[in-house]
Formats: sequence, structure tokens, C-alpha cells
Amino acid sequence: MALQLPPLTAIRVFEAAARHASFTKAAEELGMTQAAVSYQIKLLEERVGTPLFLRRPRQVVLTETGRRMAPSVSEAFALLSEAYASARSGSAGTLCISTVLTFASNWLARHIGSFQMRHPGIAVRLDTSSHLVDFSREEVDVGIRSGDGKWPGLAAHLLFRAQYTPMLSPKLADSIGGVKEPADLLKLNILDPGDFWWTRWFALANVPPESLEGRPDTSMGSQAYEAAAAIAGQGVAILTRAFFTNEIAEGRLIQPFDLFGDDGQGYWLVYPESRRNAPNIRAFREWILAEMEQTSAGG
Amino acid sequence: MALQLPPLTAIRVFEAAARHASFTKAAEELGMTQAAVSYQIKLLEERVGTPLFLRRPRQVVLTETGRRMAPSVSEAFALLSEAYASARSGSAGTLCISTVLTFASNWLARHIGSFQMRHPGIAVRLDTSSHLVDFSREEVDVGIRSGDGKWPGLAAHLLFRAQYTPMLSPKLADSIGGVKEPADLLKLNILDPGDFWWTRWFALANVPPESLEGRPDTSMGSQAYEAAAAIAGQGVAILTRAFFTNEIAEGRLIQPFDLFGDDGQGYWLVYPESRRNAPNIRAFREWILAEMEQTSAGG
DNA sequence: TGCGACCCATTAAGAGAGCTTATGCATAAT
DNA sequence: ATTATGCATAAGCTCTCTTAATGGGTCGCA
Repeated sequence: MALQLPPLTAIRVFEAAARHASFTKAAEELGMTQAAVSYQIKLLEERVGTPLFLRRPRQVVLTETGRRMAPSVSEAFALLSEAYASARSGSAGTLCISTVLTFASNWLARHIGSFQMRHPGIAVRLDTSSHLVDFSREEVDVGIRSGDGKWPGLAAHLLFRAQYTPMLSPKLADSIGGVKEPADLLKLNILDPGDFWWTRWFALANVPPESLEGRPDTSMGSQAYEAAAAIAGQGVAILTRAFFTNEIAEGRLIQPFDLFGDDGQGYWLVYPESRRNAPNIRAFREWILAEMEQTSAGG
Repeated sequence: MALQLPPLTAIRVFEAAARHASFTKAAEELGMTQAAVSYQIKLLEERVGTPLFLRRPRQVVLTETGRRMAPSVSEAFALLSEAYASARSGSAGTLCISTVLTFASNWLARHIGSFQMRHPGIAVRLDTSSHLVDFSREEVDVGIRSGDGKWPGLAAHLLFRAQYTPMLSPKLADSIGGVKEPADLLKLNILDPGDFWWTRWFALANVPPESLEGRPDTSMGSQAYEAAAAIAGQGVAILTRAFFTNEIAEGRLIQPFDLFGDDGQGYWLVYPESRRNAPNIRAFREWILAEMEQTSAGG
């Protein structure tokens, strides 16, 4: 196929020169010197095989060929720059967030509405697939994942550390006359006792580790489910605090101890470094960091 | 104004890559390496601010933004290459000849039909203005002018030398019993005796120069008119032979002597060197040189 | 599974297109 | 005449773009 295309820079210069009927004016518009315009036009004329301008004393005028060529060229460039501009700005119109399920259900679901209020022009799409998103393979703008914040090529902002601590319903606490010290928890049903977080937390609390052994594993695989069970009074769950500030504030859960486990991980906002300034990404970043600030302050 | 246009080379590459859904294929089409395509696409993606392709294992696929952009871009390029192609070939569609009146009326008028028969696709426009055409100021393809063949920047082909010699109608010659020697001409009416050509020619013929003095100046300013007068038997004209081979062949004029004046000038086909290979110019050049060959051989 | 084929990304180095500066020339305006 | 304007041209340089070589990832085949 290979349609022989004209030298594009020359064509662009021609378009401007034809519009202005002046090399000097075209040079101004294009931000180059008059000499460069002259050079490009000459080049194009050689390629076309016929003059495009007549050099008159203090002006240039299009030849027949030039006149025939100019309108199509202008139209083509209009099309091009429109497509380009719309791609540039249009890229702000959608935001695809790939997030771990935990974060989506425990935090994002309750807060994303605020983002959409502030940026009504941005359509949000959530992708809660569990695999680690590869930005070069999938059409995703930002990701939220847990880890240590070190991913090559990705910018990462810490949202909060994954600090875990036991939580239970006030009613359940009351059923044993209140939870005064960590060992009290052992009187209750432990949700997902196999979770390493329990082991670590009891260690921090100076409770012998063997106390968990032999308990039936009730792992539900998701904090959301364990939280629901805890709220229903079915046991004590060990949860990430930041996800449940709301439940605590509303009294549906209580956090008996100000003691946190911390495995050094955290939840991070990530996106390709190179896209740091994309409008939609910038908007989301600024919003979520502000939101975190506010939440942690309020909680 | 100054719509920010995208980097055009990158856009061209994008267009091809989008069409093929492959960088490698696009590279082949554009005659460059795959690496260059990759580079240009990356460049464009940075400018646009969002990926245009998703890099999948053995293929690339357009992102939403890319899909939105591709059709307009393709259309724009189609427009562009059409305009360019039509300018390229369309430039062969017209041939504007600037020629001195003498040549137009005495030679071209009778022969141009043969050119149009051979190149029916080329519309011929004649411009017989008398001033020396400036190819950079006027929309003229080729010129025919007399001179010494030296014009800077112009290619020049000698059509014929301006050799002049007396001519008259056979009937007029008979009226004085035939023209046997140059001096016999003095018995007849000399058309435009003030023309320097007469002086030169009689000098070549060893006829005293004073013989022309005192004759009324009948200058008509154009060989065509003088030739018409000669054919009508009104006198002897001194004419450029090449223009009247036809009249001689048909017996309407006779050339009594094989003696030619020659002021070193000639008629030349000229055009800008740079346009030597323009299709219309090439066609005309080849035709007129062949025609000259044939005429001088036949005459 | 392991190997080869295919496709894209990346890097460094080199070539060359195209820009700028400076100057010249022609014409129109003053 | 003199000045101002607009384009052409030459030389030199910059920086974009290309090439070449290499690496990584996946699919297909045995």
C-alpha cells in the first residue's frame, strides 16, 4: 500500500504559509524563522515537482497547484489536531482503578462518591481483580495494592499502614464483663485463628502463642466478612483499623486495645511514573490523599 | 490560533501501527525499523498523556483513547496523501508556454496540434506576452525566447538559429525575369529596408550598403506580416528560414539564395533547471526537439 | 517442560534533517 | 534617494531520529 506521503513538516509549513499568504507570518505562527519556512516550502515544491507559490515583490501568492492543494491540507490538519486534542483532554474523562477487593469494599465503596461529586466529568471504573495489575498490559490508570511501596517504574503513595488490632462487638465484650486485657479475648471465639496476624498480635501483647492452637480455623478470607461476623457478635476479628473507623465511630465495633500489629506492609496508591501528571490521575491522587488525611484525623 | 499540533512523524507511525495492530508490520510499511516505531509510539503516548496501545504478549491492541484517535488520523492522512498525489500528477495536467509572438504565430500555431494529439491529457496554455518571463514570478512552465542561450538558472535548448535570408513570391521573381543574383533584389520593393538584417545580408552578398538608403521604411514589426506581404507579391522580405519551410515547400515563397545572415542569436526552449523532470516539461521538451529535428530534415 | 520463534522494549551511538544566524537582493513606500 | 519589507541563500550547528544489538516475555511444538 505504502502511499507515498509528503514530507509532513514541509506540509505543515505549507499549510500555515498558504493561510497567511506570507512566509514571515507563517514562521511567526509556527515559532520558527522565516528562513526555515522558505527552506521547507522549497523542499515541498521540489517533491511536488511544481511551484506552490509565486514570489511576488512583497508577497507570495499560491499557484494553481497550491490553491488546489491548500484546502485539503488545511482540512486534514484540522482533523488531526482535533483528534489529538480530544485524545489529550479526553484521556481525563475516564479513570480505571484496579484495586484489591479488601480496599474496594472496606474503604473505596464508602468514599468514592465524594470523588465523583468533586469530579463529575470523570467516569470511574473499578476493577477488583485480585492479580497484580500490569499497567502496560491492561487499560488501567491507577492501582491500589498492598505491599512495601517498592515497584519499579511505578509511583507509589502510602495510604495507610496495614495496622491490625482485634475488634469485636460491644455486646460480645459485655457478655464476658468487658475486655480488660488481651488474654480476655481468649475467652471468646477467635475468627480466623490461623491468621498469622493473631500470632503476631498476641506476641506483642505478651500472651503465650500456644493459646491459639487447636482452635477451629474459621478463615473467611476477607476482612469484610470477618468484620461482618464480628459485628454480628460471632467472635473477635483481627482487622485493619483504617478500614473500620466508621464502624467504631458508630459503636458497631469496639477496639479494646490501642496496640497494633504492623508487618511493615501498607496500602498504596500506584500508577506509572510517566503518567504522574495525567489529569485524571492527578485528580484522583489529590483527592485520595486529602481523604486519607481527613479520615485518619477524624478517626 | 496556533493549535498545538502533535508530532507529525509520530502520528504517521501511529496511524500505520493502528492499522496493522503491529509495530513490526508498521515498520515494514514505513520502511523503518521496529525500534523506531516503538520509539515514536512511546513519544506520542507521552505527548498525549495516555497509552495508545496495550502491549500484549504477541500483539499490541489499541486502548480506548487509541481507538478513538485512529479513525480521524487515518482519514486525515488519506486526505493529505490524496491532495499530495493529485498535486504531483496534476502538475502534469497543464502546460503554460510563454513564447515570443513571432515563434507562436510562425511555428507553434502550426505544430502545437501535434503535441496535443500525442499528449491529450495536457492542457496547453499559451502566453505570448512580449516581456521576458520570470519563472519565479509567473505561473509559466516553459518559455521560448530568442537570445544566446545563456540565462542563469534556466535550462536552454536551441531550437534553431535565427538565420535570415530574403524571400519573395515566385510570381514577383518572375516579374523581373527571375532573381539570379543578390543585386537583382534591388529592382524590387524591399519590405522593411531599415531592418539591420538587410544591411548585414547585402554585406555578406557583397552588395554596396548604400543601395538601401532612401527607401521608405515599411516596417511592420513582425515577420508574420512581412511574410504575408511577400506572399502577396508586395515585395521582398528578409525572414528567418525555419519559420517558413512550409511556405517554401508549398511554393508560396521562394528563397533565391542559399546565403544566410546569422547574428549569433537563436530561438531557445527554456525552463527552470530544477524542473527538468516535471512530466509536462519533459513531454514538451521531447516533443519539440523531435519536431525540430524532423522539420529541419524535411525542410 | 524445554526449546525455538515471534514480537516488542531498551540502549547506545551515529547520521542527517532541519533550524538559526547572517547576509543579500528586489521592490515598494516615503 | 533612502528606508523598510519580504523572500532567498549559505554555513554551521543542534537535536531528533534512526540503526544496530540485545533482552524479555509468551506462544507453539515436541
